[in-house]
Amino acid sequence: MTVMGDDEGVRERKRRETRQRIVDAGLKLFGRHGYEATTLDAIAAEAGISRRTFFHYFKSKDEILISMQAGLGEQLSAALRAQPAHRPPLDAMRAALLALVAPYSPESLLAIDRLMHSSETVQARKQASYIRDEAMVFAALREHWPDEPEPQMRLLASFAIAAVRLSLDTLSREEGRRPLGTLLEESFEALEALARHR
Amino acid sequence: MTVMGDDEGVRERKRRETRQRIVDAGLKLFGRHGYEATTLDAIAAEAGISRRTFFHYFKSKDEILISMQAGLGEQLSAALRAQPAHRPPLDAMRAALLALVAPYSPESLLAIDRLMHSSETVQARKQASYIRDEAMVFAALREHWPDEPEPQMRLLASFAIAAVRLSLDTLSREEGRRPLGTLLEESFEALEALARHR
DNA sequence: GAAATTTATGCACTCAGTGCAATATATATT
DNA sequence: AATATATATTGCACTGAGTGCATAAATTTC
Repeated sequence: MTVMGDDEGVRERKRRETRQRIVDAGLKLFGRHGYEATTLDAIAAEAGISRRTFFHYFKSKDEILISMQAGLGEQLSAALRAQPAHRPPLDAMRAALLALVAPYSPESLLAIDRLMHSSETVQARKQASYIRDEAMVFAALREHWPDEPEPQMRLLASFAIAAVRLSLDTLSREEGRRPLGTLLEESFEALEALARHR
Repeated sequence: MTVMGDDEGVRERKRRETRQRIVDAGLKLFGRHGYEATTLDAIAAEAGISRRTFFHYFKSKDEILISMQAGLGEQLSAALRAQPAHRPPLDAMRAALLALVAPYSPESLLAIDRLMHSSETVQARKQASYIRDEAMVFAALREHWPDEPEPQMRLLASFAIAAVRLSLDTLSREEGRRPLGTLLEESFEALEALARHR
């Protein structure tokens, strides 16, 4: 007998839970022994699944970490679409980024950042995923501001992702002294100054 | 008896030649069967060395391709240092990039670009190497223009690499219709327009 | 409750990459 | 020219990531 319409079947719930157990196991072991030294066997054991099953949830070991920062593209695109279309895209981007970033705590961002730096392949994959984010943001820009010239929108998308990347870098370099929002603002000011200063 | 001071010993010459044979073998086989389907055994055989020896020349399979685009950071840094220090950095960057890019033919750039797209790992490594280039360019900027604010120089380095990346993308998308120099100019104009337009 | 789908697992396999020890080749020394 | 030393090449055995396939277990559908 089904008691309440939770609209999520047992299958979906279990799948979500297992996925989470894998992520937890991965983060725990990566944190303890480092990324490279942690084998998939160990992660599978810790998560209570077989090694083979791991690959039904993630295509590769690094995906565990990449999944942590996945969603930047989608989220930023969504935040952009929430902006009024009559605003200049650069201003809209600034607002969207600030809104997006507000909920994150520096500590959690720093912790993830540290793990990302522990392996070359992870580092590489992270950059690649930024490129995907960039493409997604570009698509959103084109859709929302179809009259703006394409090269400018490509550059804006690229700048937005670079701003996030540089701000996270600086956050990490400064060990969280200044909040991410401030660092993002700094990037926008740098952009204006750079273009004006000639 | 040594006949002429070629200043390159047999050892160095052989090493250079072997490295080149590996690259040639790799490109040939990647082009024929694709990146993933080409094993290191096949490359080693084609280059006339043992599989183990391959790893004395490259850390990994993807390095063969990455080595193709390596040097962007160094070259751009050098081109920057050749610019007069009283010029505004953005103008200097534009000149440096245009000078740097002039000698390359669209065909060779397109061919390499196609190979880079054939594998996810290669793609990822390529992006990672862009990040290293960016860091190198930033260092050169700071050295040459120590009085400019740091965030602006970080952003400029990031913009320069993004401009190269976007221009190569467009070159590939347009199948070489417009030369790389033109596309780079377009990026610089987009930057100005983007920052002004508010 | 039976049939159809989806998920979990074991097994055998390929291939990238590493450590180590032995051999071959190039350079330096006398 | 012979020898010592440094560097390059190779084979071998190993670890670990990732895939294909076939089978068993669980979930959903009817």
